[in-house]
Amino acid sequence: MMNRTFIEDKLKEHGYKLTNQRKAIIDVLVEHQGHFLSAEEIYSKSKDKYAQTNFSTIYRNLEILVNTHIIHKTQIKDGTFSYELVCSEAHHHHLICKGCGKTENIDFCPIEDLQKKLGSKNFTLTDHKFELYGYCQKCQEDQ
Amino acid sequence: MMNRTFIEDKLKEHGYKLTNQRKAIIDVLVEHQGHFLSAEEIYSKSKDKYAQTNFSTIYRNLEILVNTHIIHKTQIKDGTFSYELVCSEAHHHHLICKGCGKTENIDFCPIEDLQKKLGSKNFTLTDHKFELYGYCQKCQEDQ
DNA sequence: CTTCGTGCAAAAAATTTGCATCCGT
DNA sequence: ACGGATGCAAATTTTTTGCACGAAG
Repeated sequence: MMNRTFIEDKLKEHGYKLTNQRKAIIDVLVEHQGHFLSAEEIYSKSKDKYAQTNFSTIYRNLEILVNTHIIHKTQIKDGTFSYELVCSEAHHHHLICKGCGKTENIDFCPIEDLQKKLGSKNFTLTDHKFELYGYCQKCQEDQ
Repeated sequence: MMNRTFIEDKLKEHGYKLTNQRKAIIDVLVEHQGHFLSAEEIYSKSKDKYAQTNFSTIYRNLEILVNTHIIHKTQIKDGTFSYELVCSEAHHHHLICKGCGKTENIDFCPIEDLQKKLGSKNFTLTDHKFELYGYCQKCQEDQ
């Protein structure tokens, strides 16, 4: 699930063409399932697969992938966005180390509990963000 | 709690001077407790109080206020940061309407539940973000 | 009077856009 | 062949920085 072929088909359904640049980007995202990548990282890793790839192409495609709900966009480090495949595994959230920036997945999700409490509110939830910041063992020792 | 005087004293403790620009910024933040403001909004509202205020001054002071834990910085809309007084009321999170951008406070916080489950992990939590996106009643009707 | 803060203008960093050309289908 | 996709360079947007001057304690 959420492998190359699945994503490529999904793009085709939406009328997008399969260019080499696009395939490279998808490959990179699939190979890093469950981890956030910055546009910068996606750019350089895509170039390794298909040298002729431009930064604007990366951004344009990331936007398409967000709009077709193939990837998720969030902001983990200050000032840049990070991207990750949707449902790459089960739905999960992240522990984010403020020292080294490493992220770790956690499968706890508070959203059902919340929905119980929210019940009556006239608000349709579509999306949520739950991110945990702190220091991993190594970074804490270094302090 | 978290009124002008409290904040000003806290800044003085840290050796910061009380300039008119700084007072204007603090006033703006206090008057909008419980709501996120962008740097842009803080800038223009501060100028209403004290005309001689510059954008770099805003950013420099917001950074100081973040470092002294007087305000919180997060990213609600794409591409810009939003700021809000810490503990302006009790600790809370937000419902954020993707239509009109309005935010609503909710007092549910999943962090204790999480800590139970996390227990054994070698990770020291310092901070967390829990943000809920969707559409408020009005924006949903408009669709 | 000393140190910290500010304004200004310019730089940086991240992302977006216009346009001519190229490539998938 | 057509329409979407790309590369390039330039523009935008948001935030940061250097430096000389001004104001707070």
